[in-house]
Amino acid sequence: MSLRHAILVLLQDQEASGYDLAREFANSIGLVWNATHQQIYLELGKLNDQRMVNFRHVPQEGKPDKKLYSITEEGRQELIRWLRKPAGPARIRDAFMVKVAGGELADTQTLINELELLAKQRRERLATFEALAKKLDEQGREQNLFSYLTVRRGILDQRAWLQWAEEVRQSLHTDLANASAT
Amino acid sequence: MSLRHAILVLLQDQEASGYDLAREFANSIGLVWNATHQQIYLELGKLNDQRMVNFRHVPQEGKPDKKLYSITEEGRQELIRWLRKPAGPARIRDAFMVKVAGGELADTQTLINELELLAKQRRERLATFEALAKKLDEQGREQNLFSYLTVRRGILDQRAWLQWAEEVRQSLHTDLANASAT
DNA sequence: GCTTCCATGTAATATGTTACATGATTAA
DNA sequence: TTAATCATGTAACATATTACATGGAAGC
Repeated sequence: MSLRHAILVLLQDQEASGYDLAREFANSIGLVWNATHQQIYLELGKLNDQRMVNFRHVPQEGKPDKKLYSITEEGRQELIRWLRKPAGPARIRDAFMVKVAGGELADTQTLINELELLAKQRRERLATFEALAKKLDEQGREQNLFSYLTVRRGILDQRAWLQWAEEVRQSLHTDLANASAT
Repeated sequence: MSLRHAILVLLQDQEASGYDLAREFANSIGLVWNATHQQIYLELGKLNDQRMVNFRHVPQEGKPDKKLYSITEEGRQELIRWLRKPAGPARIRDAFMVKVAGGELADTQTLINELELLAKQRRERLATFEALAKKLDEQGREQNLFSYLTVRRGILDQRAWLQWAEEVRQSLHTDLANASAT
């Protein structure tokens, strides 16, 4: 289980609310580990019970109060312990790819539409990551080495996916043309 | 939930035992969806209850008997229904990437070792996929279009990862050199 | 003698998802 | 007025992991 470790990694940089973390899981870090707010609030509760994080209440005007969590020394120790152990294999659940594999039974046009939608999302992500990489690079890579490498992974991943999507797009269009010619 | 759909996709090609499926999940299809044998046997049980698959006993000599499952017409219908619905977003749990993101607290040498291990696995996979792609290509891409596209995804994914790994390797070695120079 | 492959499963536990619940503020 | 953003949570349910269990055959 390493949702807790992903959270601890994020809290290492700065204190954050559950809501903040959920946003980060939906964006940057979400590329490598994802979690919904429900999971995050639950895990923050457990981490707090085990004194790996603590929080302070921050009342706000016009907005609901929030709890800002910070990592504790125990949390940091736990993180270091975990970092020393070999990481388990990456797990993925990519439903779209399962659809492609089962493409014979699928409607080609439906597949193309989904592909375009996903490609759009990937292009947006790519732009975000590229901007971030540029910023980190200007600030000096060495200072942000691990953030930089993480973002680079995001960039290379999006590019590879988009390149593949282009191949698929062409194949599916050819497929459509053949089908209508029949 | 689409473990069932991943299984149905695999059974579309040919009948298979739970054990066969587990192997496929560990290899080819495992790149996009993974599952352990426990999950698979459970799901096959449920699919059988719902008449989406059926099986025949195959006694073997020197080896335990096996159950060969096939997809039924109901199973095929369920698969078609699912293929029409938009796929959920891909979910990933990549512990190694979480480690990289938290790299400041990690031991650089440990990271390098893990990186090399993962790179080795990726290179092996790449070779497997490239061989498969070549074979499919020779048989005629159009005949195996969806298998071909799935394999291409595998290839591009491995290459992108390995390219990234090379960047990381160089950065980490520089990092080590700087640390020892201090 | 030890490990790996074949082949199937159950049980206990841990994780993750979906649905439900609240409520003010701001922008379209 | 409809939706989105901010912010937190609980409960029910579904899915996934880990540990346990069995046992012959083949290879080192």
